[in-house]
Amino acid sequence: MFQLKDLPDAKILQKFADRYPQADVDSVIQFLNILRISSDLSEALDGFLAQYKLLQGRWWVLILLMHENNLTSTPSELANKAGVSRATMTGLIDGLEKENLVARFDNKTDRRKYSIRLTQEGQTKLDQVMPDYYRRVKKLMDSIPSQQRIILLSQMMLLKQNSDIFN
Amino acid sequence: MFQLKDLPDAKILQKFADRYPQADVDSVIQFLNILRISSDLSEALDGFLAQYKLLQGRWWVLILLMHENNLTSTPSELANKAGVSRATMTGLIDGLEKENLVARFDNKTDRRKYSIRLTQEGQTKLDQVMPDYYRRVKKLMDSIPSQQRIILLSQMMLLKQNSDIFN
DNA sequence: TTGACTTAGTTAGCCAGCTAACTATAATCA
DNA sequence: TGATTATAGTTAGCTGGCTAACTAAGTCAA
Repeated sequence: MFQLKDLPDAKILQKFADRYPQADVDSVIQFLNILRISSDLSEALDGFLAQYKLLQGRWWVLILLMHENNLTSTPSELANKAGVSRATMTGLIDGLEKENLVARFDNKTDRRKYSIRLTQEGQTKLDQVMPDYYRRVKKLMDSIPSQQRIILLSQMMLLKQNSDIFN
Repeated sequence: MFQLKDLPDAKILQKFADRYPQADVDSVIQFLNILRISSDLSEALDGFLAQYKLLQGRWWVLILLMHENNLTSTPSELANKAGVSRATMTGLIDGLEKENLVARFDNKTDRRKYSIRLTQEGQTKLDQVMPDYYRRVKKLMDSIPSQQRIILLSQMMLLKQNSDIFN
């Protein structure tokens, strides 16, 4: 929902502020813009991956598998590392398996588990997308001077540390 | 998928950099962290709204309706303002209608349309959540000094302006 | 006025997140 | 050993994004 085309402008926020005097218009605008711009960036990344017929969720799984020395992991492990539920990971793996980018193998030491391995096709896909991805991320981030990027990060970290304000 | 629990650390990124020499480790870490932290903030907002039995998507629709002078709009108009497809808006309105937070009315001048109106219950819900929401957003944003917040925003805007790098 | 086009809304089906409930298997402890 | 508990994976059903295809209704131009 943070594809909000038009964030509420100051005028409408003022109307809300009349009913809700707690409202600090500036902070709300800044907060919404941060979420909105990040959502835009994520959407741009989606579009980029789509050029390679990849989706963000599945792409991460491929990357996580490439992290492994033998290109192999298990659904739970991948779910943990990706920070998604095991149920979600089942779906992601199903999709990747259909496209032959990963393969399932029985795990002989623990029959509850499956091994998930990056296929040659999966590796080839990564070899196609990653150089282009890195090139573009660098170009994007270079639009902010290096020192300011560090400050930007530290300010975002500040927000993260205070995100328990919503609890 | 940007709930990534552990962003790839410098060591793993270095492994990737060996295979993909285009990789600029710093820029990738910064890029991923921005997306990740925003995702965390959005999740925190979700959790906050859940305390009021609201979901982000539906909550925005209520707010958009309250923007209207007569608390009334149409699905297409709401879809445009929220930046989602008409199909998605149908689903959001269905959910809100089930909870009696909005109501559908026939539109007499154009029989293709429906009027969607914020109910008294919907207004009451907003009156419960919004003061708390504004209070917390202010508290969150106040964790960054006012001047730096402006810089933060302008840097995010810079990224947004350059997001076509992914096209 | 009629035919073509446009617009409004819904439905179906895909992707990706979630929780809850389930089965199978492994581990632990009494 | 046997019962309990924990873990792995899947499934079902919810939310909320999307596109494509469809119906109904309005618009407009020949």
